[in-house]
Amino acid sequence: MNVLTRFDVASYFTRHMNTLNRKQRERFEREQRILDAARDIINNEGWEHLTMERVATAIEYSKGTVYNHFSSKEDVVGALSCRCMSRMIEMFERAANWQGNHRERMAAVGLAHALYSLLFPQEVQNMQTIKAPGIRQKISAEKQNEILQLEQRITGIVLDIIRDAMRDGDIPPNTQHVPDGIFLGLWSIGYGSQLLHLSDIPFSRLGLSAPLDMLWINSHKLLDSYNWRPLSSEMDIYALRDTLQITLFADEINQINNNT
Amino acid sequence: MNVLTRFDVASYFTRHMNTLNRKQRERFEREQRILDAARDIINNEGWEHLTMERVATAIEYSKGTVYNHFSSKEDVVGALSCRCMSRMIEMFERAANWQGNHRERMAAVGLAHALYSLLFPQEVQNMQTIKAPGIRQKISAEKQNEILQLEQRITGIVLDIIRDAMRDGDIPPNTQHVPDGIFLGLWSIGYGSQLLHLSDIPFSRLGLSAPLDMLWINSHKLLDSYNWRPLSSEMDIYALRDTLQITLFADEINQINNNT
DNA sequence: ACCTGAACACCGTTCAAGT
DNA sequence: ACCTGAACACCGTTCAAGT
Repeated sequence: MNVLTRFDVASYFTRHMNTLNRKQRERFEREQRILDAARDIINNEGWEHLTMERVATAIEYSKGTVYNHFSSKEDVVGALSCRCMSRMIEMFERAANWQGNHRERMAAVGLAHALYSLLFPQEVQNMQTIKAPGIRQKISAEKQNEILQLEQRITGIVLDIIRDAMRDGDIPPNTQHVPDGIFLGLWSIGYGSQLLHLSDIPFSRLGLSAPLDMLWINSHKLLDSYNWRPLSSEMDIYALRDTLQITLFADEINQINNNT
Repeated sequence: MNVLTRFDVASYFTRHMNTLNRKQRERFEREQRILDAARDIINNEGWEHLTMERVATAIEYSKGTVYNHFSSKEDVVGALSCRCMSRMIEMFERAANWQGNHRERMAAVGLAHALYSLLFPQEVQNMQTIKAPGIRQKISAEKQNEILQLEQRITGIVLDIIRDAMRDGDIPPNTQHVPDGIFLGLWSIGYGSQLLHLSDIPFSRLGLSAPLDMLWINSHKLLDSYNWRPLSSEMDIYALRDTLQITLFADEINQINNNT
């Protein structure tokens, strides 16, 4: 958990800290402490035990000071989501830069997505929470904008890979519903699998596999349906997964194993 | 909306009302009025404006009486979900009884799922809400059990169709990951599409199709990947959808059109 | 300029008193 | 046996007062 914390803040650090003066830096650091406190309360005791009073106590300031940083409780959760989405983008970019064919790059992004939900299960819940109507509008306009931009960067990474594959002929020309169909197919199957994974539906008791186990094979079946070369019959998708896990996501795998 | 209300309660009515005495019937009817009031508040003003006080006022009783029926606010939402899941099961059964080949029956269930989320968008949100940890445990044990049983009936309908297809050779024998893979693939893609549809992500502004538009084609592509005959190249999936909409779901289509 | 915490508003839940 | 609503607990949010 400590390893995770350092990692998490690190991406923000390099992006923001160097360009700020002392005042701004102190403010930024306290903001991170607020978010760390909120995250710990949510992770250890659940979302329903998160109160502004407890956050204030944890950072040894008063409630008023927390409100000096965030406009509402929802704003805190929104900021938490932004921080985690930054980490997700970092993982996606690492995947997209994989030196293999475009289908492998796409698979790497899918793997990043699955690993992300294993690393931050609570965060996926939070993202879902802030999407609920009536919650979202309590997030400051500034932060809503930041969320939107992060979402756009994420979709951009995926769409770029699909367009690369079209350009290089890995997907047959004149294929219908591209890039839309592939993009939404992969997104919905990944997103749905994550949420099913987090639900308390007793899959094994129903004689079913775990949703995340089937995600890998079903994503590849979908890509096969669009004739994205090489087809899964022309490659070893499990060997690919092993390679990607070792080469790109060794740190994440370690952390997932440590958490359980 | 009135049509919807009558329909909604009708399935409960036929199942429960006939076997109850006057006292129980009055109690059941008031419970329905509570749920109607809660549903209207959520639909018209959003989940965050739902308070026990307002529900009590709407049915012209006091808060104490509402608590006589439901153990908590979450319990009310849980009951609302049960009522809507009953309607979903009714739609699924209608679809599963379609007099066509198994792949068409499966497609009909998928269509039922998509129509359900268009009919009850708020309800899909509620289902998501009560899955959040800390909410679920506030629902009475009795109702949690009912939710579990309804979920099992839903999975049962779908798994039965897949098993029928295996038995009759529509899916090649010795296909890997059946029924698991097909089941989880369809569920995650349907579930994920629904939630993306309900999110406020501006798909059209990102140059993308609507998630529910791509759901139909991507579901069929997934079934193609499992070689479930007839393949979509051997049939007209859009003609099938039109037929199903007219034959099985004319009422639902009407209501969806009236709502918008 | 920044921080504090009392005060306010709101709402879920309970239960003694009423019918 | 059932219903009521005052009372309590809790928590998000504000802001006058303090440093």
